[in-house]
Amino acid sequence: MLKELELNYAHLFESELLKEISQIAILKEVKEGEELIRIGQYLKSMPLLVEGAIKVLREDEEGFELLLYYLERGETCAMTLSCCTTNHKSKIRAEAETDSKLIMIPIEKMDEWLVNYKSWRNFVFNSYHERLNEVLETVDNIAFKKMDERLLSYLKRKAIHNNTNIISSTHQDIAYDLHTSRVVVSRLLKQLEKQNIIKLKRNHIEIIE
Amino acid sequence: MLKELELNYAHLFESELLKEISQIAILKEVKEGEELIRIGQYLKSMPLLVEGAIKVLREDEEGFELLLYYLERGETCAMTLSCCTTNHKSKIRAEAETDSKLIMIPIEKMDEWLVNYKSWRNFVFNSYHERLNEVLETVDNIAFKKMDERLLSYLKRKAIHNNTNIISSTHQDIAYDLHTSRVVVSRLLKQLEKQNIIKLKRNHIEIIE
DNA sequence: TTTTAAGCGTAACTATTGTTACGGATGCAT
DNA sequence: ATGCATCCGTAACAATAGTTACGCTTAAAA
Repeated sequence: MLKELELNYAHLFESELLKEISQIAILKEVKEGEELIRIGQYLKSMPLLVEGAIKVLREDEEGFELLLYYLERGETCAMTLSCCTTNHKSKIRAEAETDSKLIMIPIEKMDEWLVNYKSWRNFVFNSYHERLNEVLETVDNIAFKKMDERLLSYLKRKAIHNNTNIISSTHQDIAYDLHTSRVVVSRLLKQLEKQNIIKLKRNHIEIIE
Repeated sequence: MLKELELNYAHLFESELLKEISQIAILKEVKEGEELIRIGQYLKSMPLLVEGAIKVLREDEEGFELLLYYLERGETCAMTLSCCTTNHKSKIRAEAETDSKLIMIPIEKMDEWLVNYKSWRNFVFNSYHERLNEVLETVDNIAFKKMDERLLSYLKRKAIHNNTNIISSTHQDIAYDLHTSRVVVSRLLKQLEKQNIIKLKRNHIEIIE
């Protein structure tokens, strides 16, 4: 695990902290689609992502959902951090977007490291900053943009985080993430195809550069 | 200032920290409507609110805006914190909702206090937690609810933070905060009046209990 | 008092999004 | 190959939200 850590976090943490982490943390591997965090769950450890991508979603009482953001290697979930340190239930859902590897850090160490390692403080605050900004961008999207723009930026974001121009999703999948209906997605995708921005296939969508 | 501090933050901070704050911080008073933070501004100090209420808004490139949340006494703006510690430009706008008093803490102390005071760490993390959750509630509103619901919850929130059942806003003001048009607001307000939930007057709205 | 500007109500219309319904295409299981 | 379920395209319609336009009311300014 020390190797995984060094590969992704050496530029962020002192070697001493890296050693501490590797002594106490647990490596966790998850398959694509696997659920990592459920709404209402209490969280006891925070994840450092070393491989793959995690999608983080908001859900309302009726089970409708909305994609908030993706996590990439070298990042952690500030929401989890927030729930851990304040001992509140999770208000988001997280699942593996692709096969992923995570380093799980028990929450007890957090406070200690905050005191002892400046790099840890920086990391934690940067995480909050990044996550806040991502959520704000989500706000921008749903508040200021129309569905066609939202759809296109969704496809592009997804392409980046999956590292491919082929989006392997059904229209229904997309509709869930954007909180709209399948018919609307199909309609707007068709428009994008006519504008030569994407190509539609069964079960996947190709983004044209 | 020590008095103001003790009144609002004694239950949060050790007396030693209170003393430190009062030695270095500056008391700032703002009038209703005064702008505290502009988009793009670099921030050098973080505010502790001791009196009044601050409204925090998001703005897009075209100048459209959307209300994110209010700050109350005993709270700080995690966005500001975030921008301070990571030295990024502000991506939000803040203005006084009512006449307010703030204690401005220069950012240099932040890191030091994080190391030395557990109560400061708790305060900072609680602030992040609260602000994240407020933004998420805003996401819920715009993603999952229709304009009539949003309008009503806007009125109720505003009533709470202004501590009165009389909302002194024009329909246009409300339209800006919700990022919709004046006509839509007037239309929906009229509906609410017919349902006996509010009473409409010129320049203000009364919420019926 | 008269004038002016801001605030509000309403109608008529458009645009966007959501819903229902149905049929064809595709791929998988038997 | 046949049957079956999922996926997708499309039409028709409904609901919601945004736009334009205009006139009345009210408060403040001249």
